[in-house]
Amino acid sequence: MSTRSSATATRWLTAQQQSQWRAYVDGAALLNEALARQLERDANLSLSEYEILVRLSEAPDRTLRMSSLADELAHSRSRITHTIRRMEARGFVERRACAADGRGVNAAMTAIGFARLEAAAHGHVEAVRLNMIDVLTEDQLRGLGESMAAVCAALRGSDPAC
Amino acid sequence: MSTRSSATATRWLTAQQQSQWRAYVDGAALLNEALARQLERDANLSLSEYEILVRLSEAPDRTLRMSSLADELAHSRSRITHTIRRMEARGFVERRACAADGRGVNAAMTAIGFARLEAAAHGHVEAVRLNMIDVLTEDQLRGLGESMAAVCAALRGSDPAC
DNA sequence: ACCCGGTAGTTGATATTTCTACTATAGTAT
DNA sequence: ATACTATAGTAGAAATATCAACTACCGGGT
Repeated sequence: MSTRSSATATRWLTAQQQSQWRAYVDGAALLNEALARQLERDANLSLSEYEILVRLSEAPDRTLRMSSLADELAHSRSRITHTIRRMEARGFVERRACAADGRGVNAAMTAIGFARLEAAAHGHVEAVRLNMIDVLTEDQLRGLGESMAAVCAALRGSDPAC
Repeated sequence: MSTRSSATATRWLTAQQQSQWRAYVDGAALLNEALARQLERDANLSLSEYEILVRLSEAPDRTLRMSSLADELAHSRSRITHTIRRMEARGFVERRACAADGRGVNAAMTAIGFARLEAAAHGHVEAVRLNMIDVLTEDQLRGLGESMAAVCAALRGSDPAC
């Protein structure tokens, strides 16, 4: 609270920081756009549906709690509810009551969902390579990974209102 | 075309590349979420409205063509049309016919829009610092900027300047 | 046992984005 | 000048995301 409503003068970014930040913002937007378009076109999946399928495929029993999905993807719970409902209608996932917690709902990937993910993965990975992995040197990619991991840690560590 | 529909076996990412890519995806999602929430809460602006205001504020005469906005932000033209219409209704921008091109429409920032941007900027920059700039070393930030500039260039068709 | 604040998830209304089709102008070739 | 194709922008419908209640359950305290 004190941080965000502090009345101190704005510490503007230096010209260099601005251009670095801008490179990030622009690159992230372009990349997102490109990956979303590729998936939509080649696999008829939205990027968030794809990401849900990926997380489920990695989970034990290919099953995750709704709230885990929401947390992992930084989506609202409401959004996960709606998205999972649509994906269930398409046969990609099933909802199951959670044995351990009466409030909980598990989303479980179906065979159809897994097949759909497998069908989509090749093109997605190619797009990721084409637009990021192969564009960077090994060092650059390592640096990017470390930096973004630090950003993650900062954001996951202190949630008091961003 | 040949790239995306090639029938060759998928060149999967190595475990390291996967975790680097995942760090990027997660960090970008968290960051986006945090910045959007901060702006919405403290300035009643969506992140895309804010970005439109920033681009306009930097443009000569604080005016940009609709399509320039769309290209710069990697948004669809339709999206820009709708967003600008809403922003016009709030008094942040005005639409003007483009003298040079009879098809064109200019979006010009109003004094109200500029004031709103100024009011929002402090909190936004603080959030950017808190969650990225100050989290990284100078070297890390430089590397990130260079890498993302390369990603931009690749996506914009080898145009070096994003 | 009962209360109570907190968490999990859903729902429906509202807002935004995407998709598709459409109009109008520009630029080019004939 | 006429056609043709490409570009700029818009409009409305459909899809998706956000927001604000709301129900149900958990867990701890009394």
